[in-house]
Formats: sequence, C-alpha cells, structure tokens
Amino acid sequence: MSPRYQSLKGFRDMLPEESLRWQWLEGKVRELMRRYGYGQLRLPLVESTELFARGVGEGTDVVSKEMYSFLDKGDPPESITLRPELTAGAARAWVQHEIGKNQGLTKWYYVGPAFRYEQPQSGRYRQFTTFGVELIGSPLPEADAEVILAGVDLIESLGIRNYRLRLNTLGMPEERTAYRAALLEFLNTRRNQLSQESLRRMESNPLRVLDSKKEEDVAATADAPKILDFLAHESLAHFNRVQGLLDGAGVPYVVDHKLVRGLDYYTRTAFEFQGLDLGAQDALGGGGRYDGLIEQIGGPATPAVGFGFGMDRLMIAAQAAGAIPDQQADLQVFVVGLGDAARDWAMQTTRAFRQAGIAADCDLLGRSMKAQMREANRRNARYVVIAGDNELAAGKAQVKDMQGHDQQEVELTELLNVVAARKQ
RNA sequence: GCGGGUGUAGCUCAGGUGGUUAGAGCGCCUGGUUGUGGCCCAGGAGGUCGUGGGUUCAAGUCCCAUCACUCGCCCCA
Repeated sequence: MSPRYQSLKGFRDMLPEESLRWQWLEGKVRELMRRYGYGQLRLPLVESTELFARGVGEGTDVVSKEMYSFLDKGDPPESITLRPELTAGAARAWVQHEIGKNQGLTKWYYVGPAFRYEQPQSGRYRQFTTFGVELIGSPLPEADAEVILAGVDLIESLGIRNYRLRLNTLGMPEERTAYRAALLEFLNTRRNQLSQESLRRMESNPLRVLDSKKEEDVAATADAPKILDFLAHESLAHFNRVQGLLDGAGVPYVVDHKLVRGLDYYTRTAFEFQGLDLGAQDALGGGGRYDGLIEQIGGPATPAVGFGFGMDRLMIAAQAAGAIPDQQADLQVFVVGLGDAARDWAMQTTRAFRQAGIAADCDLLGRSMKAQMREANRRNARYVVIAGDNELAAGKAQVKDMQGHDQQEVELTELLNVVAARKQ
C-alpha cells in the first residue's frame, strides 16, 4: 500500500490508456500548427539560470521561488535550471541561431514539459506540459490577432465550449510605469481595505493587486484607475485594432482591465483563456506581446507575440466536454497454437502477421487454450487463428471471427491473405 | 510557504458508541467444456487496515506525530 518508491510530489506517470488520450491531444495541436504554418521547435529541458532570471524577471514568483535550479559538476560549477516556461528558451534559440537575419517573420511552436516547484493541486503539477507558439518579428496587431485566433481554434477543435477569452493591454514600459505610479497612489488611499498579501504585493508588483481573488481586494480596487487612460495614441490604436480584428473574426471576448500576467516580459496585448469547468487553476492558456524580451536577453530589438497553453488543463477541459474519443489499441489477430510444434508455428505466424502490418499477438505465458481465448477476447481481437499439430501437418488452420461465431478452415499458405482481405 | 479534507484487497468502497478468523462489488486466476472467448455457475489467490509511537486486558476503530494523496490560498499553464 505504501511502496518503497513513489513518484515525487507533483510528478505523475502516464499509463498506456492515458497516453492514448495524450496522443489524440498532441495530434490536434500538430494539425492546428500545420494549418497555421508554424514549425516545431524542440528545446533543451535545461537552460542557464541566468536566462530565466533575465528573461522572465527577477521579481516574478516563478523566478524568485519556483525554479528547480542546481549547480552542475563544472569547474567552476554553473547554475542551471529546469525550464519553468519555454518562451525564454525559444527567444534564446532565436538569438543564438540568428534567425532574424534569414527571415522577416518567425513562426514557431513547441510542446513539452516545464517544471515549477509549487504546491500541487487540481490542474497544477510540478511537471506540466505546455504548448506554445512564438510569432517573432512583427509589431503589428495582426500578429496579436493571429496568435489569439490560433488559440481560439485550438480550444474549439478540442470540443471545449465553456471558456472565456479575456483581453487587456499592459502598455509599453513607459506607459506602465506611469500607470503603476498612479495605481500605487490609489492603493495607498485604500491601504486599510486591502488584504495582507496585497499590501505585500504593492511593494513587489502593484499591478497584481488587481488580480487578487480576495473579496476585500476586489471591492477595494473596483474603481481603481485604468491603464487605458495612460496609453499613448499608438498603444491605444494597437489595442483597438486587435479588438477590431477579433470582432471581424466573430470571436467573443471580454476586455478585462484587471487581467495582469505574472511574467515581466509582456508589453501591450495580454490575454487569457479561462476554462469555466476547471477548478481554481482555471487558465487554459494565456499570452501576449513581449516586444522587449529578445533585446533583454542580448538580441536585436525585435517585437514578438505568443501564448502558452497548459496541456494538462486542456486535457481536463476536453474530457469534461466529452470530446475525447474512446480509443482502444485493438488487436486484429490472436494466434493460438496447441502442442509443442504448434507453439513454434504460432510465434512465427504472429511475426508474419506483424510484418504484414497486422496487429497480432500470441500467448507468452504457456496458458491453456481457454485462457488464451479469454485473452483474445479481452484484447478485443477481431480474429483468432487456431491450429494444433495435426492440422499443421495437414497444412491448415482455423480462422475464427470473434464478432460472430463462424469459423473456417484455411490453408496455411492463404492465412495472411484471408485475414488481410477480411480485416476491413 | 499557509489552511481544509482523505488514507481499509489491483480498482471503487462498507466496516454506529474499541471486543475473538477484516468484508462487498468490479478486476484477476482455476474449473464447469481431455481444442474454442463473451453470459452463467462453482472455487481460489490477494490486505503489516499509509507509517511510527501512545492509551487499553483488547485499536481498522481513541490520542499524538509523521508521510502521501487531494482541495483551496498564493501563483500560474
């Protein structure tokens, strides 16, 4: 009941039945990306700690307390980190390979695990799988819209209906600085209404006070200043254009001035897909524009937009929507050999089926015929091929159709043809 | 890091106020058919009652600790 070794807290095993669902989900993602023209990126699981500190932001929770960082065996040792998100690594790869010199616009996507040291709960794990896109090189609102639309199409293709798209703009750094000052001033007048945590947040990242789920904070910030009032024409026009493009595509969304994303690199557009069937961890995915990130990590000033989706949460939501088809790894043929010679024949015949592209299996436990038939039934085998030593001597075998009851005698030389012909 | 809930067979769960060999359903194995599955019938295997300590003549049941899982806060995917 309590095995000596267990998977670590927040880390999970995917057994074959569940893997089938993941293959389905990953297939949907790949197909979506094929249609959108994004190329797949496969990145290292580990990067230098410095990359995340600079890219994601020192002050963020992710960097300050959630990273799996450790020293390697180098001399001197280097601090390396299990990636807590993939955007920083993607940006690093883009800079490292000087992609910008070869193409005006880069369209990349990735699917893979990320790691954060957090208290696990529903929809939150220490190892989780993310799907993300990075659209690098375009400053235009059309780029923001394409990324958001890809997210909408993904969610729709997974049968998830019960979700909400929240949209906001965080402005450019100067605008945000001005807004932060005004917000801080406002929050100071409400100090006695705010929660302890929000008072602490005022020091580190005042915008995040807006994001609090605590009732007192929600009430206290109801008439807080809005960032919209601090935007210059360009940022405002950008935001309006993004909305116009979404309207034109017939995509419903809500503008939420309290939407604040936790990572420092966002500029202007920020969005989040909120799953309404999920628990407290209800962000299916989110993203936005990060025009400063690439420069921040030492590359040329380059605009970019992207999103990250939580594959684990998409899985939960798709299952809740009943969208995941039942899949069984059905066997087509089970071969039963009765007798010593026939057992050899069964193995050879099974392999012949397999080499012909037919899913086949035979007994590996030395079990009785009855038990083998049970196994064939359990595995949902369409046909069972049966032969004993005498039949083999006569060059024949029985082919039984497990869906009906009929059984026919077949020449051994015809076995493959008969089963192959009937398999569809 | 902080709170709440739960830990009995592979799985889902029963086991008022402590009392002798800890149960069910499903699953698994064998047989009923000396070479034929599903249904049915019969039998069987499988549990240090999460772990450690304590109270008691006696603990699955009460107390303490601990671990794991789970939900929420925080944060985010």
